[in-house]
Amino acid sequence: MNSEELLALLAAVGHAQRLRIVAELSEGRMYVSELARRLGMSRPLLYMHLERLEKAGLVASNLELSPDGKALKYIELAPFELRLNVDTILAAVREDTARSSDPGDAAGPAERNDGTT
Amino acid sequence: MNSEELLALLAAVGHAQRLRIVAELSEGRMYVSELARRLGMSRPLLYMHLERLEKAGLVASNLELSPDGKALKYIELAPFELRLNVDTILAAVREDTARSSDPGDAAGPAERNDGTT
DNA sequence: GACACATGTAAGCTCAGACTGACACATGAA
DNA sequence: TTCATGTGTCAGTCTGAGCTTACATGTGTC
Repeated sequence: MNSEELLALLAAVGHAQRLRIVAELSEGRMYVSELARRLGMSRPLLYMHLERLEKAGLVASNLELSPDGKALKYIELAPFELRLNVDTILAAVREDTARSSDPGDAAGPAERNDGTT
Repeated sequence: MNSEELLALLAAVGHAQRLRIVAELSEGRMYVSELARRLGMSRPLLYMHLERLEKAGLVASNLELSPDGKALKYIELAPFELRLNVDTILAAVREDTARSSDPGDAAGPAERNDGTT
């Protein structure tokens, strides 16, 4: 995970409304309007937050049809786990600099696959 | 940890420059001007970021005198560890709502879907 | 005194993110 | 046909974080 991905994740979670969204969704999947009602927030705003959460991979959406025939967009929480400490950050930043400014690693073949730190 | 503290921590870390600051400081303590030089960022800007990091408890500062007699403000990384997942977020949000809207735990534990893993 | 190097802060600009209000469109029920 | 309830998106406003430039102040050295 490079710093860009790490930042996307942190930015996605790092907002009061989005914390509430995640907390609300922890009770189970629900569709957008229902979620907006529960949280007391406008749909356009909720859409924006959901978009961020979805881009970061924290939620998944699925469009379904209710028995009434109405289209309902169900939002579901995706499991995630990030251990946030100095090592995680250091690894992310190192991954950037290795790619952008110092691609030729002096010692040995530059296998980007190994990772495993 | 309530959501405010959680957000402060996430916001503190959730910025590219601050990730770089943390990464740089992982090599050891150093004073502000030196750090600014290494990161290629202006001191006022670095001050702002350091202030955020310090408020979140991620770094600590200490004003010292060099052998020359110059005042040097040394910045040191504070150890931290946060497991970021649904449970952490849920706990933080619950702590808020419990304090603000539902101080008295009414009618028993009311654990809907604890699933304590 | 002039210079280099350090801390510390204030004023002001810019811009992305957060948010609101209003639209278009579809469906089932009255 | 009208209403209620969905989805989906756009235009526009506004606030605050991020950033720069510029200061004031202190020290040791030339």
